[in-house]
Amino acid sequence: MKDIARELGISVVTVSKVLRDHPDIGSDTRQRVLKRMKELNYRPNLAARALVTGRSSTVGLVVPDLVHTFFGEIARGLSKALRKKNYSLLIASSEEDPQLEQQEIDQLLARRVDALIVASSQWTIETFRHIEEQKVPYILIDRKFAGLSAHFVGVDDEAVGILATEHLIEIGCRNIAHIAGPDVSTGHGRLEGFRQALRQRDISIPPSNVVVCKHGDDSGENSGHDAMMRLLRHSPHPDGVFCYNDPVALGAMRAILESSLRIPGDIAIVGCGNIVYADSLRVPLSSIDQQSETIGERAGKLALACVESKTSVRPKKILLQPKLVARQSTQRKKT
Amino acid sequence: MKDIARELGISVVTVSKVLRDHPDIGSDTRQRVLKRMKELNYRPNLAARALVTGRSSTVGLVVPDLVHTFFGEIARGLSKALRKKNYSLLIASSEEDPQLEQQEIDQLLARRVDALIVASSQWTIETFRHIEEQKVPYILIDRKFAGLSAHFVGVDDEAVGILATEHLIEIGCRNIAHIAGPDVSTGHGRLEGFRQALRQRDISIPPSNVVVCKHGDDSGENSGHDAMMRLLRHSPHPDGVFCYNDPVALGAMRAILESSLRIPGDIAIVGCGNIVYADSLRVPLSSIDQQSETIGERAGKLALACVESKTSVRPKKILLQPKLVARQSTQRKKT
DNA sequence: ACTATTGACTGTATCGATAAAGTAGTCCAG
DNA sequence: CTGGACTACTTTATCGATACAGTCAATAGT
Repeated sequence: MKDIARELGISVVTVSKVLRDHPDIGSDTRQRVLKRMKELNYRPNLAARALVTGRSSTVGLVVPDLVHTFFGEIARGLSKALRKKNYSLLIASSEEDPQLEQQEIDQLLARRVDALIVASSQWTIETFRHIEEQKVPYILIDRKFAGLSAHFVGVDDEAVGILATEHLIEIGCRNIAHIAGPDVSTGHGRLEGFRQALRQRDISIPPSNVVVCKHGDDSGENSGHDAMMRLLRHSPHPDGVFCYNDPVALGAMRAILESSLRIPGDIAIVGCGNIVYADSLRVPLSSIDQQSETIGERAGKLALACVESKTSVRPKKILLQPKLVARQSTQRKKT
Repeated sequence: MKDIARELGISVVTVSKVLRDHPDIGSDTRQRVLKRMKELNYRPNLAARALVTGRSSTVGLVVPDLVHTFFGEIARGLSKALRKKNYSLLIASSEEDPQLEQQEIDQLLARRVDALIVASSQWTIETFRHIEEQKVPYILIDRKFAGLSAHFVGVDDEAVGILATEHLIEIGCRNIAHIAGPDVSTGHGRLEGFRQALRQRDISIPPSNVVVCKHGDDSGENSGHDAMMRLLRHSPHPDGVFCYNDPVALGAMRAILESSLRIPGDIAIVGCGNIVYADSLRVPLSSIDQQSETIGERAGKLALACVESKTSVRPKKILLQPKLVARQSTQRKKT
């Protein structure tokens, strides 16, 4: 590779400049160099470049669960955005474990990623102070943190709650329940939206109609099942349930069917996330679409923007609007 | 960081050695260095290390589709295996496009990944020759190539076909059909297994009972639907169908239900992949489990083994045994 | 007592690029 | 014909580590 320089009787710097389309190169020389590069199938060593430029052309993504299609879609959108600029994607999974997440983030920082995109399962904001110290721009997705003025891309969770709840009201449910998610922003927002929608329509429900299920994404199905069983213990049972997310909704539906109740006849269900398979389920699941792929794409663009601009970008919150996708699990005549 | 050396009045080399647990360091010095590292929150620059050692502690993974949970599970297993050794995972998605795959692989090679793990959607083996030239060890997963003596980790596809088909036979199906996958090793193997199982039981079927659907993972659902419609045109329609994979099976089931036929009453269905949601489907889907997470884990271990050993490892084929998971879509009394 | 061996370090070159500053020619204006 | 502005290169220093080959003192062996 310095071979190229030697062979053509020019300096390595000249070769390097050709590589980067630097202006001050004669078109004659440029052609010769390019030709030889092709022949030798030469690729620049990005580690060396990263060392001297201080930038790795790499973005890190940390998610709690690689298997949940929600994050798969985000990764796809992100990867699409990065590909255009020849950035690569380092992915790490935290398995919903804050400790592990911390560790993975450190690892990514040591690799000098140019930006970090995190769907955090953290409880504190300490980790993020840590990132800030390293001056690496980072973007939160899906879950945000109060008191942290950071970039954020995600869906408007309150709107999610409102949308879902109003839908249940519209199809005639009056004894509405909510299986709430874990104690993070998405959980809070959706619960808040739920409450707000009920207030607005002057519908009141017993406090026991809100149950919390601990594990959101990971083993959502099981905890959704448990939570629904708790709801069913009360009589009369709810006639409509808004579930924190789709895996939870799956569990809830299983609990309902096992109890010989019908969906949506006895109980209507709305989930959130609009998983790919929603259409093919035992009862096709009405769900709130979070535009996951768009989240990834926007986050990617934002990350690149942060990297390009020398000056640190003012924290930006991108709130995407959720959309209701009604399917059979809420298909019911109005009462 | 050379600051550390200066402050403590020792050479950078010594510091570097502490970093890597090199033996010839006094325990006294080691303690002092470690202490100072903690205080400064120092992290070595991995780009620099990669440059001089020629190893990046990074493994590349190329998959056709990030959203398909099959690959999500592989990524999880892989990530688990790599984490132990502090390797990181660069993921690229080829979106089922051979051209794009080629490009992404080049990108990963330029980044000097220590090993490459590929679930290829390639038609030719040219790309792999290319990788070999760079002397980067690579491991094929899921899909293999005839005439390429490379490492491979995946399920025994013939066994998959046999397992699925015998199951259909056992529950009483006689007019069995197969919706075959694309023209890659997984498709061939499963078809071959299908044929073999039928031969062994002396069951013969009309050639029209094997239909091919082009897109496997990507838009499997739609092409599965199309394929099933083609099967239904013949009379009598098949009484059992083995589908290339689960997305295809979902499409097929939709086609069947739309035609007012029952599953498994009129037609039994077996898929392959055992997707996470198989249990919650309209008709819970019997499927062949491919042990995807194990695939990822084994591939990861193998990759690390290749990297560690200086001498190139003899190509290894790891064939995992598939397992049948019977659910409602094949629950039927024997005839 | 004198060479060997070991332990704990240090010095220097190098990995493969890029940044910044310098050096020739060339070309034209005044 | 002289000096500034270009163009097309080249030189040198550097990024942050690691590899390799010493150095030097202390202990050990015979």
